[in-house]
Amino acid sequence: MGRRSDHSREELYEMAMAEAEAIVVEEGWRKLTARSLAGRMGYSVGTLYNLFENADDILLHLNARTLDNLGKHLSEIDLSGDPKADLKRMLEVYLAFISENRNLWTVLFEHYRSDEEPVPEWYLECVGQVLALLEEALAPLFPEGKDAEKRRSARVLWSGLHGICSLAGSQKLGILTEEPVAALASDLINTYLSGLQDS
Amino acid sequence: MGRRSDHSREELYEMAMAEAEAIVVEEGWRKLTARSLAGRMGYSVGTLYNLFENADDILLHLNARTLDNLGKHLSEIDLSGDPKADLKRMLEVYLAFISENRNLWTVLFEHYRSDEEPVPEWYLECVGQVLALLEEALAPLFPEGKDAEKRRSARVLWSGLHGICSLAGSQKLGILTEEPVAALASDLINTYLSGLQDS
DNA sequence: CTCCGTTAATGATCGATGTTCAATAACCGT
DNA sequence: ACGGTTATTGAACATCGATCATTAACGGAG
Repeated sequence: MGRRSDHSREELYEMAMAEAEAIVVEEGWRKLTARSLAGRMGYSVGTLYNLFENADDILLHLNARTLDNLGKHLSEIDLSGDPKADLKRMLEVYLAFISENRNLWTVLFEHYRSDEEPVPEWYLECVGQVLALLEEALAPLFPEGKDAEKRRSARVLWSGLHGICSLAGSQKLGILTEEPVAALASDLINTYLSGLQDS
Repeated sequence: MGRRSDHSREELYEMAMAEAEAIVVEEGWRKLTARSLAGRMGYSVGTLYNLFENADDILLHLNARTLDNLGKHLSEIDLSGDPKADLKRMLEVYLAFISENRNLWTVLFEHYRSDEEPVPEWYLECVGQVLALLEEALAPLFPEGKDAEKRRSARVLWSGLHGICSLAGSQKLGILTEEPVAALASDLINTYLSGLQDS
């Protein structure tokens, strides 16, 4: 079979992302293979390799989509100006999001690309958008001009939450239920922010 | 070929771990396959599956070995009783260890088993040993009877460091050089411990 | 020593994966 | 109507984890 042009390149991309998301949600990300995805799209594997560099690339795009989605949820929060309260609210949204999208979020934790080539710029911007929201909530704690410190704190908190959810989610901390995750995350925010207010 | 008994079961296990470690150090953990490992051991793949449940199991044992190794390094530190100073010293050892064993540590970050069956008990004890060292350093900050809070703080710090090193190491934080990793980790410890001293 | 049940070791084999690329056929400007 | 361009295909290749009937060394019993 030759050229079909049933869908534009953009439509194909959207189909691929939608079906990839569906596969991950329904069956977990290990079931997301070139053949399974192409099959659900009604196209062949070759077409996939026309859209994406390789299998890693597909997961990277999917992760960017998930991050974007989280960003939308987080940006709907209107900040009160009290960093502790605002960050706790963001934590709630964050935990709710990764709970409602467990399989999609698992990809973010468990997918590492081969470190030969660097993470592309557009992906880092997706992370940056979420970090920017954190910085905004932290802003009242930092005087004008202390942007570097603010950036750093946002990254520490983001990485910390990531670590907690990653280790706890993979049962590598000796934790059984889900409640302790919230407790650990809440403690991180509480204590870290208390520490910020001192110095 | 039939039974050889050139090596006891324990010798085979030790050979497997040593060669697995060598492969990971020299070529990265994606090159650690059943065939490559069996080849270097001078045995066949079948023998490997006699020693380990599956490929995941091999990586799990290797990770336990790496954790044990880190534990040895950390336990050589004699604590001063000043939590902040002690934890900073532990951070130095920790960062030096994962820097000198980058490829082995990468397995800890990037290897997730299929979550069908739980992480075995003996592995959680390996993590527990490291966490115990953290708790010991934190002890002066907690009055007698506040063991639960101490446990929680140790886990928050461990997870936090894990998250920072994981995200930074995989270039997912928009960080270029290596220095910022130490800066972020140091900031986490500093600020979190300051927060502990308040409340 | 001989015999034979037990057990370690093998490697061909299976199914599934990512990836490639020559062949094909629809598209579109001339 | 033609032909160059381009999208699409899917068979083919290499490699992976995993299995299991086969083989042969071991070691206790007689």
